[in-house]
Amino acid sequence: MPTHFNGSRAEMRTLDTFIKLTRCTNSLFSRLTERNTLGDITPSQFAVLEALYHLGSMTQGEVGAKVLKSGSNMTTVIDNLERDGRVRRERDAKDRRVIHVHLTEAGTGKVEAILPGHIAALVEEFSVLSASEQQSLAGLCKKLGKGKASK
Amino acid sequence: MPTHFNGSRAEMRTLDTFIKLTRCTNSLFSRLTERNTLGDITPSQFAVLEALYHLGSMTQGEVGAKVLKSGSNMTTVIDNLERDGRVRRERDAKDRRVIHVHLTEAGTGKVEAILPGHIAALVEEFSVLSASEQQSLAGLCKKLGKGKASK
DNA sequence: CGGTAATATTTCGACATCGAACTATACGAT
DNA sequence: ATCGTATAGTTCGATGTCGAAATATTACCG
Repeated sequence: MPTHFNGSRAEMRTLDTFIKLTRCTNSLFSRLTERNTLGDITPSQFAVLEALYHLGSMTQGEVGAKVLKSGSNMTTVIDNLERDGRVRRERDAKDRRVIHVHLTEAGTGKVEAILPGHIAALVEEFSVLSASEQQSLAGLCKKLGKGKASK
Repeated sequence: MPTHFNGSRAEMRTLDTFIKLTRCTNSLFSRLTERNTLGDITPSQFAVLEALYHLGSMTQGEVGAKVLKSGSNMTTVIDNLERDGRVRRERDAKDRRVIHVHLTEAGTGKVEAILPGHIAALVEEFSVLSASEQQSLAGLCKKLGKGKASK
């Protein structure tokens, strides 16, 4: 688009795609944030609660793997969730290194209160794309997200 | 995909697309980070430098608009860039509220040192998609990123 | 058994990020 | 000119985010 960069055709195409992908994700997320469907919890906190809700109690490390965040980050986010009474930590009896994270009743209630509106917001945002366009986007994202098997 | 959530067909499709889009972007960015093509600057700093490089000197607010970040965030990122001598702040003579941000020589050099490797990394990452797939992805992202004109 | 390696989590320091409150400056209407 | 509003940046407090180093605990190996 409007840069004074002179690259090969492939480079320009890739750059253009990358920029549009990045901007798309960014602006989609800011629009979702503006809707305020999450109430008083943060997106990160919601991601953790949702994972626990859909997949059940997990190790702290497993939660991090699910939401694609680092271990130290999990410590922080789960600290805040615990402080606010949405999750409970429980040390494993056998292997005392691991910590199991459970939703509390308040946590479960929070997810159930938020989920419908959250999904409705997503459906509305994605309604600019037809069903087949959405599937096409999903397929392309899946491919790109996986990356090259090797290296 | 694998949740015990029972929504309508449209909801499931949207959710699936949203998850794949999110994961795609996340893992793409972590792979790019792992490649370490940016050296000692952060992605946010690179975004600012690149904007200044391609579009020329801008107001601090304009930079924020380009990289889609808040004003207070721009203060922080530009503070760090200024501290490291990559950009220079200059108060406007006529309207003393505004600050113009310029690349220094070091800043320009930094961009030029980074750009080729960065682009090469992008091209390689995106090579899992054919040219037409990339264009298709770009088009879908553009549509989704823009959102509904109204509302 | 004892020592080394691996694993799970926490701590720490740096950076990013936001919104709200604040400061300084400009502008418009009277 | 002046008052009120709008605009550009900054400051502040909270949260998220990472990687490296530290801690605690378990596993493995000779």
